[in-house]
Formats: sequence, C-alpha cells, structure tokens
Amino acid sequence: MIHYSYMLDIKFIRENKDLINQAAKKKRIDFRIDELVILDDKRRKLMTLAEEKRALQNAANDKIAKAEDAEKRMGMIEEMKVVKIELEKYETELKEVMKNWQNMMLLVPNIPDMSVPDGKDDSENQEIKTWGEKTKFDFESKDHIDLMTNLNMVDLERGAKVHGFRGYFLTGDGARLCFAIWNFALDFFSAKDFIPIIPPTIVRRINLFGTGYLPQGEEDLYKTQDGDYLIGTSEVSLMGLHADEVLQNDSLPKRYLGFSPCYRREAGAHGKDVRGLIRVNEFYKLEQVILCEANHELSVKLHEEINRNIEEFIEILGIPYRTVANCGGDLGLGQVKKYDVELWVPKEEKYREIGSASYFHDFQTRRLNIRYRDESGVLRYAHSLNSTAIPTPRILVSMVENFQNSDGSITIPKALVKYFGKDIIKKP
RNA sequence: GGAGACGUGGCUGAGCGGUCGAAAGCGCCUCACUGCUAACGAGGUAAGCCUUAACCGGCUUCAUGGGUUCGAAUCCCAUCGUCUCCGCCA
Repeated sequence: MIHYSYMLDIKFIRENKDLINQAAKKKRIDFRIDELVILDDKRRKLMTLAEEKRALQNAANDKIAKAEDAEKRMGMIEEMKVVKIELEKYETELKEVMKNWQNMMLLVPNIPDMSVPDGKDDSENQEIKTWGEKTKFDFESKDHIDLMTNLNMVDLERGAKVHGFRGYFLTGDGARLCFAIWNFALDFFSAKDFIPIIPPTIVRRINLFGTGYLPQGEEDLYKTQDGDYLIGTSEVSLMGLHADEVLQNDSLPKRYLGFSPCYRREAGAHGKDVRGLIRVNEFYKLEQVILCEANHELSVKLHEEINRNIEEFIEILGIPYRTVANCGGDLGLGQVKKYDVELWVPKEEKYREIGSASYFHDFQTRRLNIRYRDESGVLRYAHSLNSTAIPTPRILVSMVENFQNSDGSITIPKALVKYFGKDIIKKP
C-alpha cells in the first residue's frame, strides 16, 4: 500500500517560507504559504493537546490492568471515561485540520534551480545550444503530411475515420521506420546501461499523484470505467515500479528505458497542431528514468547526462536541433529544472519540441515513498529524473522533412539503414 | 463473472482484548575468534512526529477509514489491495 508523503518536508517549508514563495512566483503558481503555516500551527497545537490526553490514557492502562482491588479499578475506569471525551474532541478537530493540511501540502511547488531562467511561458524559454545547419532546399519542399502520404507511410483520412480527430495509421515504410527507430534506440540506450522495460500502461490513480500529474491535470488523462488511468508517459509506471520500497544503495543509480504507448487527451489544445503527426492522442515513446541517491550535484550531473543522451541520438540521426532551458513559468509543480530538445521543422521554419529532460530532487520519491539507506544507515528519499529518449511518430515529422529529396523521396539516416533495411524511401 | 483466503518491521513470519512496537528466523552493524575468507559465538538493529544543543522523554504507526471499549495488531463494519480455485480468454 502506498502511503504517499508530500513533496517537501513541512519543517523545511516552515523554515524556508521565502524560498517557497519565490518558487511559486517563478513558476507562476498561485500558492499561499502563509495559509499553510497557519494551518500547520493549528495542527501542531491540536496534536500536542491530543498527545497529552493519550499519555494520560496510556499511563492509566497499566494501572487498570494491574489493579487487584475491584473498587479502585472501577474508580480509575470512571476517571478515564472523562479523559476519553476530551480526547475525542481534540481528535475530531485535528482530523478536519489534517484534511485541509494534506490537500495544501500536495500543492506546494518544488523549488526551481537558480539557473532556471525567469519567464511566463514557453515563449520565454532560453536557447542554450544549437546544433546543425537549418536545412535549406533548392526545390519546393513539402511538409511531412504530403511526403508521408505520397509514400504511403501514413493514412490520416482513414485514421480520422477510425479514431476520430487526431487519428492516424502508420503504414508500410512509416511503420517500418518506427520499428527501425525503436530498435536503434534500444541498442543505443542499452549501451549506456539503461535497462529496457515494457511497463503497464493502465495504472492506478495513486501513481499519477506520485509523479505529480494529479491532482491538477485530470482532464488531460484517459480514465477507465474501473477508475484506472492510461499513462501519458511510461515515467508514471516506471516511477511506480519501486513505490514503497527501500532500495539497496549499491543498486543506485537505476537507469531504466521505458517503452510504451502514451495516451493524452490534449484537452486544452484544441486549436493547436490540428494536422499531421505533431500532436496526437496516442503515440509510442522510449523514456529514460533514473533513480539516484539524494544528492543535488549528482542529480544535476545525471540531468545533463540524460539530456545529452537525447541530443547525441539526434546528432547521430543528423537532424538540426536546439536545446532550451525552460523558464520558470514553463516548469511543472515538481520540476527543479527542465531542458527541451527541439528539432528543426523546415516547412514550418521553426524548432518543435521532441523531448524534455527534468529532474525533481525528492518531489516524486516522497510522494511514492521510494527510499534507500545511505552509507551511515539513514533512510533517505531517493532523487528521480526522467527524459524522453525518443517519441514516435513525432520524430518522423522532422526526419522526413529534413531528409526529403526533390523527387519526394526520403533519405534514411546512415545509422538507421542497418535497422530499416534500405537507405531511401521512394515511390516504386 | 462465481467461491474462498489473506494484508504485521529491510525480508520471512508468530501473536488474535491490557504484561505487544510486537516472538523467532534471515539480513544488516559492532565485538570476540581464526594464516585469509567462510562458519560458529556475544551484543545491537523499525519508521514517523513533537520536545531538546544533545542525552532523556512524550506521541503515533501491525493495509486504510470508521465503530465497540477505560484500553484494540487482536472484536465489528466499510474501503483498498494481494493471492488461490472455478468460469471466460490473446
């Protein structure tokens, strides 16, 4: 059973009110720290009062049990009846306070790193790196929809017929290309000591709380009639994997490569990316998830590492990209820092997000109760990080557009040829 | 879908109204022992909260939430979870 804790320690919160305030402000999250502190004062006071009464009870228990004189015994029992009533009063009040306290604790934002740029939303993310030349063509280039439709790699019309809005079929070489990418990614990340995992995609609600997707964000998730949820990323299942466990510290860091379908309702994105394979309700994603010891420097190092992994993967494919440091307003409740890797999409003449790498300190592991014993034997919450490894079919968009030829054929990146079986996709 | 069993510490597992934060074993730590290691021996070893400079001390926790009781791991109810058998099934 998961008894999830809260993102930050209440003691830490009380001692660092200003930090929390600044964090909320930087993340553009409305959070009233003072209300929480007042509530916590109440909670403490009631706890102390109730504890005093219980201490009385506990002391009397021994005496009653050992009393040999029946009359004395009855007298003590009568006395304790009064104590019981007083205790019940405090407990009822405490219960009410605790309910509010817990709800509020779930909304305390994690503190973003100093290096996170200030800004209100993704338009203010800061470019920190570009790689490759933006692809130029000496012919009239096509977008991914035309290219892929002409080569029978995708069928969007029938996709809409079968699934509805945002539906698609990947067909023939479109499907083959996905398999090639998955297999290449499997080899690439295995060589970096990631353990591949195919996780459950239907999960219990608790896992979404644990990873920080709930309580906010309910409307973007698919739900089953049993009250379970379809995951939007295998991060959710992989983080649940070790929930409520005490890990061997010599087993850390754990590097997992999740592979799963991902389901997103895209409820808040109605006017956006209405055509093609950029924004769809279901897709496949390989995902990097790491659990490590509770050490900020280590988290930072591994964060750079998983971000570098995806960059390296894209570099091998040869697609121009840039990396941005997400600004405060573009960070989730639990994220300390996040990088997005964005690929060049020639027809749109802009970079489009392909994946993001974040770290959380112990935000998720507290909620999921994932601990380990450090060298001195103390139980500590682990740190967690995750990053996209590669999403399909979104990656196809920039791949086919960047590698298109004047005759509408598509050149396959060298590294993929071995997995794909041929070096070009063209009309027969 | 039908029937039943069960949920206790890092793990296995006993306890079924007060002497139980909980036997025993495993694991782990310390000491002793031994060419070295292993085995054997002695002792220690749950977590969280409050208070404290620290020691001490107090409280909570035997899935969760209610109830009965002066008192609940233990009795009652509900919920959640797990397992087994039957049925169905890729």
